[in-house]
Amino acid sequence: MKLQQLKYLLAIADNGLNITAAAERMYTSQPGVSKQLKLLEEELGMQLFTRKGKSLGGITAAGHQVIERARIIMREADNIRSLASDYYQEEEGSLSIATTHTQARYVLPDIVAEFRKRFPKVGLNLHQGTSEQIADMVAANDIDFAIATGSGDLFSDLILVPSYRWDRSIVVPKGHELTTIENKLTLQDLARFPLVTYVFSFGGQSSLKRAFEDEGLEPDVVFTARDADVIKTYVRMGLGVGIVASMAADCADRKDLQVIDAEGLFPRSTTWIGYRKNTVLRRYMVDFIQLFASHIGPQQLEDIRRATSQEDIDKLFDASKLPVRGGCNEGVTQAA
Amino acid sequence: MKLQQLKYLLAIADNGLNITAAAERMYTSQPGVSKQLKLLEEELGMQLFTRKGKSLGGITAAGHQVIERARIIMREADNIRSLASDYYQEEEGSLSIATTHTQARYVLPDIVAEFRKRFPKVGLNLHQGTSEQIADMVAANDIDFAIATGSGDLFSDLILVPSYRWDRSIVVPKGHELTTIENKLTLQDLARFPLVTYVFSFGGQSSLKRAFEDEGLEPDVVFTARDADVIKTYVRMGLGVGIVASMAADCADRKDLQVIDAEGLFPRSTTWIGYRKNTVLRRYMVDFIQLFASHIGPQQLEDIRRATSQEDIDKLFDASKLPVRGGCNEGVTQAA
DNA sequence: CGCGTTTACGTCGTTCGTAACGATA
DNA sequence: TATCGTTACGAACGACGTAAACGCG
Repeated sequence: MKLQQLKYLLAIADNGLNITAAAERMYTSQPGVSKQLKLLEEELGMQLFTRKGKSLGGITAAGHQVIERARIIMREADNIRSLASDYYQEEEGSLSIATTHTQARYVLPDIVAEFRKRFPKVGLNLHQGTSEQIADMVAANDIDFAIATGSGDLFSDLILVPSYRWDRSIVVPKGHELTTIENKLTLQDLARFPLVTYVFSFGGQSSLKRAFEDEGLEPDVVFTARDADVIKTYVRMGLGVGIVASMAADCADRKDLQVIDAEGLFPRSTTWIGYRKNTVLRRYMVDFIQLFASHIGPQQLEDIRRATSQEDIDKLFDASKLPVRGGCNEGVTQAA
Repeated sequence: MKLQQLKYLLAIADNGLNITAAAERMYTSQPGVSKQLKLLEEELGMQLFTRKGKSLGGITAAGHQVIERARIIMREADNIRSLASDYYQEEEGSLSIATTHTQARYVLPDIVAEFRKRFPKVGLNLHQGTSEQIADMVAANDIDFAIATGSGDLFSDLILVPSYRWDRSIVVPKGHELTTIENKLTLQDLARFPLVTYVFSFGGQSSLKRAFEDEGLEPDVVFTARDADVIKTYVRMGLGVGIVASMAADCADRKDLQVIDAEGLFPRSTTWIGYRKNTVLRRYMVDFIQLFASHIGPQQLEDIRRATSQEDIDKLFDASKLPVRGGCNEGVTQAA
């Protein structure tokens, strides 16, 4: 059994049981991969794949088990390489991050800029997608960090580090009726208007909807979008009142939009950064986490490393002590 | 990085940093091992060992981390091989068991006999030792199963499967004063005599001593031994009253000793069988567990596999439902 | 006949063991 | 000088790539 054989095995399994595709992905010849698979099966004395004629038809029951173990082996081999690169003080490498629009557009730019300054030689890959797409990317093993908000149900094999909390902001065209309300803005006020807001990922927070329902209100959501820019566009068109993450209400918008801080109207959301369990974090990865989750220090990461379950980790972080991230601080109308 | 290099690395680490010894253990030449270590260090770009002149002086901090990962890799590689052998319906292999005297002498013989009948081609290695010695053998990785009684503190990296419970028996020379007591035997009765019993492993059950103390009694232990045979020998000599595991009071002893069942006098002890976490159990290993712990079926093992902590496992087994193992059933005087 | 896999074979790099050398206590 | 590790070198092995054959739709 060779590491290379296990690598090929995984490549085949991850490329639709197509040996040719696997070979291309490994930058090697197809017969080589084919032969190594055969040698591995020979050595183990078992079929790892079922054959349809000459092609591979499926994975045998035992094959699944072997693949599972092989993944662990390759992961630990990667970990050893990470340890080595880090030890050698190398600050080269790559960092692939999958995240949602809000983070990519409004939160990460500053962080990425700082990160690039510190680690100019680290190649950064940002991938934007919905929670489901992020989960797929995580499953495909192409991702170092996933950043998202809300439930971690889709990400059971990641360590989720709660990073910051945020509130929502109401955006309306300048001079909108809502801006004339003198008292604290209420959900009742909001419910009188057509609303434009996010389409939430499956399984994600209907926390917004629930907030209305808890007060016996039926919000009139006339449009949902995946990102705040689209929402703001429609708000500008007068389609309705926008509800966006506060981070998305940036100063540039204040020219033609009025932003009302909705802190307290809706429950706060928590955004986390997640990485695969049992992986060694390169030094620059640790730095990135600290940039993103400013309350995390070496001690916290050590505590996380020791934790045995996600619940343990959540317990480590008193939600009320997480940093709260807002948007632009100029010209915000306070709801409270 | 090759599996072989990692294997050599571990061999060096496990042989006192002596490359020559490691090479012998691996049945290969010393220069080969030396070279592979060098190649590995070269590839990783780091020193895994500190050098004292030409000899290896110690393991670097990073080296420890790499070794830890390498162990995982080798363990999973072994697991893959186990899966394969099992899949191929091979019933060859070897099974190394470390256990205490009581188990080896009184409990395992029947089980081993049955096991050998079922799996004549599996090589059996039994190693007897104290709890500490067993823990050492476990740490040295030479052992498939550890069998012992009481606290699992020494065995934190094993899965401990509670297997059966047992009571103690009192052994005295025939016609001893204790045998003339008509009522149920009490601790008070026992405390009147000099006692001969086990020397308990460090951290192990002083449950016997505690039983006396709980009644405000100070037992007069005149002799402690590591095994029941020695105890019985001294009982025969009239040195005192023996307290042994009921399994150790076998029929052959009844010729010249009187055995009094002490069920209820002392708390029941639980004996477990343990195997290393994250290891695949060969089919014959599963069978052995089932022979030893008769209440364990495939479903139980599946439940155990799924459990994430030892507490989870302990919860799976209602102690009151574990089988109770006694000794010889002929001519036992009931204490109750 | 196209797609994908296996077989065949020549080349090249790697591993291994023996033997000789070097360093350390 | 005994012990242990490294260097040197030739033989054997194994991996890889090209080319060709095979099987299946």
